Amino acid sequence: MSRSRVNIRDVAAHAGVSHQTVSRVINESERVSPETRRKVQAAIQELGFVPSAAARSMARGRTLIIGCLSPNLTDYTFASIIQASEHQARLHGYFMVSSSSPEVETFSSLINELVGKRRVEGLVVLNPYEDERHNLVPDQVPTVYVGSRPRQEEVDSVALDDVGTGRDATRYLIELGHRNIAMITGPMNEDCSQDRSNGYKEALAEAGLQYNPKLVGEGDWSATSGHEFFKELIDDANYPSAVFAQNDRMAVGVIRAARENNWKVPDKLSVIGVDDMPLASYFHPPLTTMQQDLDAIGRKAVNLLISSIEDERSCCEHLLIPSKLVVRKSTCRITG
Amino acid sequence: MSRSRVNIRDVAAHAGVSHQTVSRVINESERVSPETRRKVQAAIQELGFVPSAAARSMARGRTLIIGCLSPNLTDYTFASIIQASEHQARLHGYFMVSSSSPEVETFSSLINELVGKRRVEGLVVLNPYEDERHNLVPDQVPTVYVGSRPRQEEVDSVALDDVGTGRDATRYLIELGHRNIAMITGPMNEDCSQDRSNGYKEALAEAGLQYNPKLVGEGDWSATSGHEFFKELIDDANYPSAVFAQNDRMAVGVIRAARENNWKVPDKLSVIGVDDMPLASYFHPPLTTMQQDLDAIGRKAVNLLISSIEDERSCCEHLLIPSKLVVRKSTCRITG
DNA sequence: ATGAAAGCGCTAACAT
DNA sequence: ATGTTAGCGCTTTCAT
Repeated sequence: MSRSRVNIRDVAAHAGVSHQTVSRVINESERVSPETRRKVQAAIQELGFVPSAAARSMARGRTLIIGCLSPNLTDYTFASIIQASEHQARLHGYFMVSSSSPEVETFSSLINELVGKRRVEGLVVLNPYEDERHNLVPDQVPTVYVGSRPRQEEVDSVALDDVGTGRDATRYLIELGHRNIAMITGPMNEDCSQDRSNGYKEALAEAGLQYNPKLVGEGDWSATSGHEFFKELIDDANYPSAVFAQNDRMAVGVIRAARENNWKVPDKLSVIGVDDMPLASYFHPPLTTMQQDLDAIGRKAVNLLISSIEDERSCCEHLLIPSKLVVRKSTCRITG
Repeated sequence: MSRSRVNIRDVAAHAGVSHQTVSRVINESERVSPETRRKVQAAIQELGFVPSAAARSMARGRTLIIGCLSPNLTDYTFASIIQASEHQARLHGYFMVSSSSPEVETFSSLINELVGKRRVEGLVVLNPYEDERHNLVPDQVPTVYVGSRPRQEEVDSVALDDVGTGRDATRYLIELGHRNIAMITGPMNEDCSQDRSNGYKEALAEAGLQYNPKLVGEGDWSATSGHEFFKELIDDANYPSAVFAQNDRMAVGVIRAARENNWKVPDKLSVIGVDDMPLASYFHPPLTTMQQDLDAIGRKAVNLLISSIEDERSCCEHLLIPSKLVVRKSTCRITG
């Protein structure tokens, strides 16, 4: 252990073979006699040899790293997808560099570094349509979009079945007897907000209910925006008996606004969210919500990505992951 | 763009210089005449040359990647520290591979891959004392422990000032007039649980209050464990008027148990948590808590790590980050 | 089944 | 200030 590090030639010398044979052994090539293999493996053990990833990347032109670009790493939905992706990547022998890029400039410089310098072999991009970032993704590099509806571009994608989610949430409220159902959406430039809204409209239509724009507002996913939305709505004469909030945080905001106005939830107002965020069952009342399978989303995104890296599969699968209604206490059958 | 990729020699040929000169230009070496530099840069532009990170790693023996090992990527505290670390790393020109290792076996294989194959130049390890994982960290590699009290090992560390946090939380309850103060801890094998407990005891002692083991229970950070803890406690004749929960999730569990028993919070029971998790202000009642500066923790951890990678600084700084009391509605002055 | 030679794309050491 | 020569540690031909 005097010099910097034992390399493949040290092992070769120690085992009395060529460095090439050592390479064959560590790469589990067939063409090595059991005898030689044994000798080499012994030498590897004795010297504590571990091949250098950089040298291997250099020689093979492959880094075994994928990049994951997300607006942030802290939102529960992002973090869960990232965790599942990372785990799945590792099962396939890849590492994952996850970076947050709240702004498009950050995103751009990340693309330059990761793709330009060939640090990564592929990209998982969360919320590509949040802003103009999708335009910055080079189309030579294998990529999967997560959380977006397929658009003109030819990129694999995985997303929650947002239309289905909006429809099922709204249907559920309708089944409970609600007729006046408000909705607070996410930012309408995001696909999922549009699709959840579309699902809401579908459910309304199939029940023969009128879509009423006055009952619909745009939020920004924050609890505060849910709170504001409902504070304004409450003054309206034709107030709703139920709210479909496009995520749990806004649902919580709505509930707070209702309580501040002495509306009991769910007795006077039913509220349903989307996500099933941590502690959703610990709010007051425990939240009824459409649960996302974030693990499946992350897992499938990476499977898609790796298959496109390794199999040269021709482009464009679009996966939709269904959500699941979780009934708790923030909704109930309409009374009176 | 016919062949695989333009390299430094292509650029050299195009600019009519040696590849070495190109190397000097892209490495911003001084020793290039403005004239030559300009020519080379033009060639780089024209050919769209971007240096390969792998080749550079190979030649320099540096990957500019650091690893971050965390029990998971989804807990709000971990995710926030990871996000801050990753951001800070990037400011220094490093990328970060963040991996979740719920089990020690996963941790072990990650160490082999990341450190053994020299993929990373250093390690940020979150919760190293959660189990035996700290024994698996090789001491040749620059490492920072996050969320642990310095022990025998000589490793840099950054952590919340857990003693101070426990003390301040308890002091605050005492100032409000509470005398019977219960506590639910995290798992007692974790340093931070021990230290927060020590802070609690200190505050009790300085107020001349008796430490009562019957009022103390061990949780696992989950809301459920807080709930269970308080359900049992409630039967006790000598019940408390306040609870110090060592994190917000357990605090929320305690509050639920109290409400189920028709104890009003904060009127009959004050509850304080630690973290200031997302939506802490949206629970019922809004949570009083000791807010962690998770950004500072992540940032300082990476600064420490990079200084130890680059400056060959001799080991062992131990940073403590203070927490901040955030008063909301789950605590109040004792009545009667 | 094994070895020799060449090269991956860059940087570093040593010329000039 | 620039070019030449060697590697970095591995994989990949191509021989044998």
